[in-house]
Amino acid sequence: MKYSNQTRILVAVDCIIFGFDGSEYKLLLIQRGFAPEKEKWSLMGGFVQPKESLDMAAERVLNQLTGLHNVYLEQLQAFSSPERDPIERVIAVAYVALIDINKYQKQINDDFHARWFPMKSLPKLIFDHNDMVETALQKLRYKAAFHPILFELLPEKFTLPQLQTLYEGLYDTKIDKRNFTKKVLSTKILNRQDEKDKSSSKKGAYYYSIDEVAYKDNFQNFLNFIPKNDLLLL
Amino acid sequence: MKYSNQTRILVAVDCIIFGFDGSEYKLLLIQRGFAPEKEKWSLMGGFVQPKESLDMAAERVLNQLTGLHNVYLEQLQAFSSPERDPIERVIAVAYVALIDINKYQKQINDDFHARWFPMKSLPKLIFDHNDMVETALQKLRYKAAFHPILFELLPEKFTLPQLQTLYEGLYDTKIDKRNFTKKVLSTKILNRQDEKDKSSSKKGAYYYSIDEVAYKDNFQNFLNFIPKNDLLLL
DNA sequence: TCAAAAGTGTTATCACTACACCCATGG
DNA sequence: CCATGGGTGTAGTGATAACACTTTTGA
Repeated sequence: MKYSNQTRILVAVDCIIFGFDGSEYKLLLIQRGFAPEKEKWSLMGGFVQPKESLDMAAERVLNQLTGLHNVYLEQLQAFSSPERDPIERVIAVAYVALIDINKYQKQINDDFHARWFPMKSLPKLIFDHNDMVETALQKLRYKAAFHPILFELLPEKFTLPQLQTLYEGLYDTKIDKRNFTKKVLSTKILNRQDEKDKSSSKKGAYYYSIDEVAYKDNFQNFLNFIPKNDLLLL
Repeated sequence: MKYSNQTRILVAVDCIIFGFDGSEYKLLLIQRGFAPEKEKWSLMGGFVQPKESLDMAAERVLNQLTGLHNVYLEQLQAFSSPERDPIERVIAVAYVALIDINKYQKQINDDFHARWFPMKSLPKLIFDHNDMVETALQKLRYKAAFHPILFELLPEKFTLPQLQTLYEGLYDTKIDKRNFTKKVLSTKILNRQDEKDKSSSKKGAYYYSIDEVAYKDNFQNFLNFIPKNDLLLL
């Protein structure tokens, strides 16, 4: 039995994949391999299959491109303008992924001609993908202010200066080093390692890792890193 | 031209319609008029038509039920489990609406047998509608802490005690009257009227209305009313 | 030995919390 | 005249913001 006299619609997922290379935010894009807009830059996407949920579809698509499993992946919102795809109506549900840029190996899937673009110089994307990216960035700014999600962009061990650059990059602002350290460490979310990273200074910066227990306890109740003056909320 | 070899899927919108009657939060539900689950309580919903966006579909559905236009209406998220509807696969995009409960006139559309239920005693709903409501409530708690959206539940003129009850109801907490007044008035979002509401006290409480300009300026940057101890974030 | 980045503490200001009495009025 | 709900101020505490010097070490 089916619902009668109703129009069925193509549904796709599109993944906005953010990375951070130590100094700036990047977005993973592909060169679309089929018409329309063949060869144009695009978000990685795919049609939802009959027996999969949107979450499953997004995971599948993300895995196809990056080879990664268990990455941070969250539904953003549905984009549904009837004319957004010129070929046929497609409702797209956008997903945001945060990945450690170093885990992405170019050779994993080169069919898509994927490339990381700096957020500050994105190409024009097909359809409404630029809007999706803009919406995703706003949501990331909003959410990261209160939830410790930016750690997803870093390797397991990272230094405080790296973390600070991450926050400063997202809000395009400068944070006082002493205040930043105090705030972050007060959450008890970080464990200092004995080891130091000497790649960017002679003295070396201590590595930290996430304390999984404290992380979960604090997830709903993290610090506000948004500079008071220019809150950019969703 | 069409995309070939892809499955098209039914897409619906479902509206989570919140109201506030002066002392408690309510949800507007309908008695479903068709199979499956005929006569069971349900969110108001409808299938997306070929030439309408999801936003348009949600507005249409909301208007059909309430007769209202220009109400606060926001996309919540898509629910997409392949088995959520036993008849046929349907991807549902949930929308949250906040309406002034007094503007809803029962007679506007009685075809749906709509009824306001107190949030504290909701019936079992069809499909995954209870999950949608729970998700919507969490998001409302989260968003209302930082954005002045609860005003949408009140008439144009309202008193501070009413507003306080609204916040206390949402977070199920007691707020000190003096601190609450101070916080709200410090936003400059409210204009005091000369008129008083004497319906609930002999002295009468001043009516306030929204200062549209200050409202827009402050929308992104409102106060945090979540009690520090039990932040319930999304 | 020095350049470059990492690490650390104190003070002032602001926001939040706790708390109690007077006011206005209809009955 | 009094019971009921409405309105208001202050002091203490905790969080945030501003600010500069010392440490380490590879080149």
